[in-house]
Amino acid sequence: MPKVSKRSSYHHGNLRPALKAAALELVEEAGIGGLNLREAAKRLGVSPAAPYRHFPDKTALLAALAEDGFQMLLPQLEDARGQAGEDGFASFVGVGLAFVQFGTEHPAHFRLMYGADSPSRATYPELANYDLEGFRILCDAIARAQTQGTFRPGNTRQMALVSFSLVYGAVSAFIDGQMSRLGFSRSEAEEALAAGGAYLLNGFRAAD
Amino acid sequence: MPKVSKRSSYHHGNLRPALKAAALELVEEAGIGGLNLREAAKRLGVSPAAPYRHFPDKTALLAALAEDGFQMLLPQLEDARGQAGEDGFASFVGVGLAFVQFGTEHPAHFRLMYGADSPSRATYPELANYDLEGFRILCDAIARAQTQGTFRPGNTRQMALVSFSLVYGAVSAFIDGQMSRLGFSRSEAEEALAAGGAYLLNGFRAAD
DNA sequence: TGGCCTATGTATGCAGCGTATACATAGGCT
DNA sequence: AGCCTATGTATACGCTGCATACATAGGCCA
Repeated sequence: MPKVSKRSSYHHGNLRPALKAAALELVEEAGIGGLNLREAAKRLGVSPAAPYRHFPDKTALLAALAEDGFQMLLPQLEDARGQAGEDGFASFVGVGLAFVQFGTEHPAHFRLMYGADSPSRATYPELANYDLEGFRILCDAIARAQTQGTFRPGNTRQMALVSFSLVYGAVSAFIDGQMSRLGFSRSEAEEALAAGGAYLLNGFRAAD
Repeated sequence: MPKVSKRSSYHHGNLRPALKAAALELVEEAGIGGLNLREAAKRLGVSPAAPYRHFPDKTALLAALAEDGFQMLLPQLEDARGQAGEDGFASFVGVGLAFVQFGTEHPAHFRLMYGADSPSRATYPELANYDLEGFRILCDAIARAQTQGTFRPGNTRQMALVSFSLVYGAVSAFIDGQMSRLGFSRSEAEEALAAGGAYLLNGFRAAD
């Protein structure tokens, strides 16, 4: 088995990760639909059929990228929660902000993880666990804020789903281009979300 | 110019709307990426090149569908606002609910109107007006609620953008399949959004 | 040390797709 | 009646995903 070599000839030596990187670039340039394996292979100087030695099909490559994305995101969410210490409200806000930050910084990964064209969970069951894990982190933060009396009582999962919708919508609007279609620059949109979001979140606070 | 005829032979007689309908079906079945003109033509019994007499390319067909979507949605938003009478808060809620209802009932149109693969506004400038028009309806409802003292004062556009993110995220989560990936059935998700959304919106209320 | 095994590449080809071009038809107008 | 134009068809090209058969080279064992 060849180690990481600089393409002596014939064998690339590091094709699988190189393919993922090239594919990610293509997705960033042209969207999920814009990815094509032949172009990725060409950029790496290998034949059009070479990718099929490492991925059974195109979707498998996308699924691998989605998994990479989750493995980047979930620790960031955990970190955000951890840095807030015991404070449930701060954890909640931190997790939400970390989610939005990840989405805007890694739009290609985000779409592959959550978008309509994300690989089917029926075909790639490992992705399903990541979905649930992220939501669990969010639920935990809300539950803690409720226990601490910062958040009003109420069905935690319901509150988490609404919170998720908010941050998911924000990221989607950014990367779908809807923010700019509405006339918001990146920084204007961030400012608006911070200001308006701060108002909205008061609706979750305990009454007293 | 032939009127609406039942395909005597050769000429279809009604191909343009028939193509839109067939294309919409395909998008509903397989997503925007799953649409292909040859299949649409085959279903209508015409040759693969026939669609090009009515649309310069595939994207033009998608843009026409997106425009149809806006022409369905915007009156519904206006209606929702109108049915709430002068009450700004009720208008706001009504507009939001109408938006979510439209998105879940017409996912294919919704994606074509708002998704990442929506036709470029640079190529189809008429779509840009629809974007802004919908947002204006939302802003108006918020502004009225502020004038009436139901909503707190604050930057209306910012509050509208956060509101938009919430409903956009809810619709996107539905039609991207994220709701079901998180273990929510359609009705459970609707219930959660109604309950959690009602909490959240209190954050927009005036303080007194 | 030499030869085989397997991982990883290449060559080639097929089918499906968007789409361009040239040709066919039919219905309305002069 | 006959021409014009809108709207269809026939055909072909290039690009794409992917399957199959072949090539190469590095590691392992005799």
